[in-house]
Amino acid sequence: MKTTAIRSPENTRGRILHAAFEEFYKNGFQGGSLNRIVEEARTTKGALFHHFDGKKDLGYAVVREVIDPQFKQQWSDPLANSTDPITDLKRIFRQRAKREIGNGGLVNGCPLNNLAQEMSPLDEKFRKSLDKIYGAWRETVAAAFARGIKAGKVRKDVSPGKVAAFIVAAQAGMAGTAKNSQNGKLMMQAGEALFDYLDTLRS
Amino acid sequence: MKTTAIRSPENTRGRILHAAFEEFYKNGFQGGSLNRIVEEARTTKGALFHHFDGKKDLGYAVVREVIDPQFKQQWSDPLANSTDPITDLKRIFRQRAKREIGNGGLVNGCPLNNLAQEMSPLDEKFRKSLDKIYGAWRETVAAAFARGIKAGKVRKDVSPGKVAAFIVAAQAGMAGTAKNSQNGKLMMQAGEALFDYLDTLRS
DNA sequence: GTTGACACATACCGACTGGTCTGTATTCTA
DNA sequence: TAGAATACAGACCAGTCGGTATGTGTCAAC
Repeated sequence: MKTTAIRSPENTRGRILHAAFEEFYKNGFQGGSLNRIVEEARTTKGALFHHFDGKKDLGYAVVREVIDPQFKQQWSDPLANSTDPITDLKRIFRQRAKREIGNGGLVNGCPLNNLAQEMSPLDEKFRKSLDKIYGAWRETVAAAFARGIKAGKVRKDVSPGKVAAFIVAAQAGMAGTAKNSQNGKLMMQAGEALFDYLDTLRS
Repeated sequence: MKTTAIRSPENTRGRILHAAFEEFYKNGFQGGSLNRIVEEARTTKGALFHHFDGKKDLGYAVVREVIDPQFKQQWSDPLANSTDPITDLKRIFRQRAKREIGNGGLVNGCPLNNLAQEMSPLDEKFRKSLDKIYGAWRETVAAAFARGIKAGKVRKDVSPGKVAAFIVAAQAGMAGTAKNSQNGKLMMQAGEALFDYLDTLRS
C-alpha cells in the first residue's frame, strides 16, 4: 500500500472541504461528484467518509464552515457598526461588484444563493441553515438602519425590517441576474437604481 | 407486445413535455430523472427519445414551449399596453403573490429562475434561451415605463432601462427569498418596500 | 515494546443514470 | 393494397453514482 507521507487530519479535512465547496459551487450539490472532490483534494473516498458522514453531511459542513464565515466577512462585518447604512451599503456593494467583475466570479454567481435555490426545496436541513445566513444578513442590515435612524442619517418613517428584506432580496436577485446574463453592465445598471432607492431613504 | 390503443403523437409529446417540466421544476435539471419522467407521462424511453434528442434537448423544449409562454402570459402580457406601469406592476405583483401563496407555489420558487440559476453556468444554450426570456421581460417593463413617462404618469427623469433592470432583478430575488425562507410574510414585506420604491418614480 | 485508536487507501457494491437497439403495431402515401 | 415512414414499447448497455468493507500504515499512551 502506498504510504501516507505525512499525517495531518486537519489538512486533509480542509482540503476535502475546500474541494467540495468548489465542486458544489461549479456543479451544484446534486451535480457535484464525490469522486471528483476526492480527486481534486488528492485523497480518497476512505478519507472523505472518515471525516464526513456522507454527501449531505459534507454539504452541511461546506455551508457551516466555508460559506457562512465567508459571507459574514464580506457582507455582514463591514456593516456591523455602521450608523450610516446608506453610504456604507453603497460602498460595500460597489467594491464587491468591482471585485466580482474583475475576477470571473460573475460567472458562477453567489455560492450562498446557488445552494439556496437548488437545495431549499429538496432538503429541510439545507434550507434552514441557509435561511439562517440570510436571516442574519437581514438582521445586520435592519440593525444598521435602526442605528441610522437614531443617528439622524435615515428618515424616521422607514421600517428597518421592511427595507432590509427588500435590499437583501434585491441583492440576491441582482447577483442572479448577473450570473444569467453574464453582463456586468446590467448589474451595474440595476445597482444604480438600487442606489437611487437607498437615497430616497435619507433624512 | 402491448398494443397502443390510440396513436396521438402530439398528445404523447405533450405529456412528456409536461412531465419533464414538473420533474425539472421539482428536482432541477441535473437531479431530474428521465425514468421518472416517462413513468409520470405513462410512456417509455422509446417514446421520449423518439420525440427528443436527449435530456438536454428535452430541457430546451421545456424552456421554449412551456416556461417561455407561461412566463409571457403571466408577467409580460398584462403590461403590454400599460401607460401607468407603476399601478399595473403593483396590481400584477399583488395578484401573482396572492396566488403563489395560496397554492403551494411558493415552495418551489419560480421555474424560470430555478433553471436559470442551475443551468446558466453549465450550458451556454440554456443560458442564452433563459436570458432571452429575462431580456424580453426587461424590455416589456422598460417600454411600459417609457409610455408612462409620455403619458405623464412617471417622472421624466427616470431611466426606463435602469428601472427595468432593477425591478426584474428585485422580483427574481424576492421569489428566491420566498422559496428559501418559506415565509410569505417576508416576501410581502419586501414587496411593500418595492411598492414604496415604485411610488418614488411617480410624477 | 505493545497495544489500540486514528487516518487513511483500495477494492468493491448495488442502484440508478442517460442513452441505444431491436422489434412491432399503426398510419400515411402511392 | 403494398410499402415506406412514423410512433412507440421494452430490453439492454456501459458508465457513474453514493456508500461500504476491509486492510494497513501512523502515532500516542502506557
